[in-house]
Amino acid sequence: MVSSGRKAKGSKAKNLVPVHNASVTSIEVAKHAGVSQSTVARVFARPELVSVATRQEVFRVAESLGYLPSAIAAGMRNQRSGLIGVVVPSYGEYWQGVISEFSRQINDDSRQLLLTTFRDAQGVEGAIRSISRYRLDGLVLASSTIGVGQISRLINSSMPVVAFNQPDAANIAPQVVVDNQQGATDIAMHLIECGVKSVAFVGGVAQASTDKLRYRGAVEAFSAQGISCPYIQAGAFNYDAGFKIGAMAAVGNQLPDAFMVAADEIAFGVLDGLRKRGVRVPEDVLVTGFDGVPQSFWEGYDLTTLVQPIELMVTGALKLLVEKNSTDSVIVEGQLRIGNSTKVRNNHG
Amino acid sequence: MVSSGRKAKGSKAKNLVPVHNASVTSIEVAKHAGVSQSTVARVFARPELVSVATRQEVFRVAESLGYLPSAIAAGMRNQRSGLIGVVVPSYGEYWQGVISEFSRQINDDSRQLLLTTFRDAQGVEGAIRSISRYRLDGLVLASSTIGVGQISRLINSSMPVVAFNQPDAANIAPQVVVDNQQGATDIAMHLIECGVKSVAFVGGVAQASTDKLRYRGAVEAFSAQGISCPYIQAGAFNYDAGFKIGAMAAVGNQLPDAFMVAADEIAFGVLDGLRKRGVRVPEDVLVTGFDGVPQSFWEGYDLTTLVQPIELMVTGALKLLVEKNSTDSVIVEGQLRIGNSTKVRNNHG
DNA sequence: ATGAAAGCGCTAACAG
DNA sequence: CTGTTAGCGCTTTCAT
Repeated sequence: MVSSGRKAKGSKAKNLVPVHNASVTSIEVAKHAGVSQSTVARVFARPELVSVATRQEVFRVAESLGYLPSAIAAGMRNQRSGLIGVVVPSYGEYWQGVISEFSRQINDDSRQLLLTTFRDAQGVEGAIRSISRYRLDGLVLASSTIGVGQISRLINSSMPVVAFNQPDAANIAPQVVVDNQQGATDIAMHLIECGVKSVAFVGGVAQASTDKLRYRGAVEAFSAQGISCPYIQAGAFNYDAGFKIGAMAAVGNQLPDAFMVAADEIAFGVLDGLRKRGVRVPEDVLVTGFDGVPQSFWEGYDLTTLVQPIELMVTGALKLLVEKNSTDSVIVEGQLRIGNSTKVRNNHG
Repeated sequence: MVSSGRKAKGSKAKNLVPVHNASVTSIEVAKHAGVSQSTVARVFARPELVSVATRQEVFRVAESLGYLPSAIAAGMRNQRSGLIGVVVPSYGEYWQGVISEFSRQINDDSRQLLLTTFRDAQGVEGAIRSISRYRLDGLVLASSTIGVGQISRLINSSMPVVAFNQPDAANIAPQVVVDNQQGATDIAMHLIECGVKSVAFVGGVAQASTDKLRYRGAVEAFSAQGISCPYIQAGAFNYDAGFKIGAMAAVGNQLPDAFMVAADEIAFGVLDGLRKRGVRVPEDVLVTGFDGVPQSFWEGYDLTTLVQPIELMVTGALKLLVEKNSTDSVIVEGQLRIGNSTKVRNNHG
């Protein structure tokens, strides 16, 4: 399992200059460049305040020595680290997109992402303690399963906090959410247009705030049409939980016209579970999701779903972190995406 | 799009104590506890050196003030930040698992994950510069598309670096990889046992080091059996690229017995592309993947693939970061997982 | 077992 | 435009 070793270094001497040698400080650069330490510091922090000649010389020396200013020392001095903490669940297709979007936008703003993922809500409080010691410029708490109590103690701290996709946080902290209820209504309206007469709503965990809102949006739209819409709990926001439902579920011993599922990943499981026992989608039953993860667009699923505008939501979250005074919520609209998992039913019954 | 505001605080006064107030320093705690600043510092850094009574009192005061020691100041003093940098591609099913495993193991060791994701290799060098300023305890470079040149300048820096899944780095930096060639051979042997007489290898990008090794493993196994195995380049390591291949590909105007695909995510596309035009898997053609991402196990794909032992690989990478002296590579074996995308062929031809 | 003091590398007045 | 200086909050000798 272990083998081979390192051999030759880079072939050209030029390449041997290290990208960064952390043991080189501004003092050393100053000596070599024949200027003061503060001039070196200024060259990197506020180059416009230094004459072009000096600036170039300092850059040259710094480059040759592998000097880069220490973000740790700067963070100490500035009382801000340049780090944004993001706390998200370990798994779930949805979160990968969120993480990479946060990463991109944070880096674009020349800051860095301190990421913590968690499997269950238990560890979240400790995780927050640990990362808050880094004097974060801001903290993003994601997931509808983080307790509101944990947030309320945080907002009193000196660090800006924003809740991401956690409707429960509405009156406690600044937050960014997709309009879950409206999105569910949009999907329900689409199903109504497809001509469904009975629907089963498949949720992940009934206590989750997103589940509640999505179910509420569904119920309100359907009940106005006299369509019943019982809630079935999958038990988790993942594929396996959905698969069990799809493979077994029959409401009152017969299939509903549609399964409206609270999250795409669960919906993939429902779809596969249904297909496993020979039920065709959309011929025999319609299926919808929520989130708009990449797989929704894959031919194998091609799911009707509500696409969350993640880029916009991340932008909003980072903006709320800066506008400390703002206590407003940002509620963005999702976009209905109609795939091949729904179609107008020929009501042959 | 913007609505509502924050209202009541927590209902119990007890909850109003902030988790952490960054403006409280050890000096303030010391005053309130009637001890010196260094005693407060010791209580948190080396509690065993302080009497139980003092320790408890300091903890009590600290808690009531919302004090937590600053990791930034400690990092400055200690010349180490407690941060591990991880640089990975933005997208790809495989990487989500890698990220969350790094997160878990790094946190378990009470350190923190500084994550940077990148879309194309161009930005990687700048990203590395940015994060190395945080005096990282170590840096993990992942992906077979990071240039070797970038790594070679890094290993000369003071910071421990390890390459993750980048076979090209073999003689340049400590690295952790799955045994790509052996894994490909394992898959090829399985296909041979299935009775295939012709195979098309679908790669992502021909220049990628993982592609090369996986193709080599395939070719060696197949050629020993007199089975040809042309290389088809999908052009990217993603679903869409695979879909195009699956939807169009016919080698010499007819299907091969099997598509051996270089990565699961591409394979999902190939599968869906084939199905789209009515080709059945595994009845008409066999398909295999590589990586063992979660979706491989989903019923809709149920892919024969080589599962990478990510937990083990991450453990190995973090260990290499500590053992600075070690220049060895860690090469782990993947595990063949046989799904429903392959079966023994009845050679009716 | 505790306190005093030095200093990690930077930034930002302030002075020249 | 550049140099001098005083900390940021912690850890760690070195005394006591």
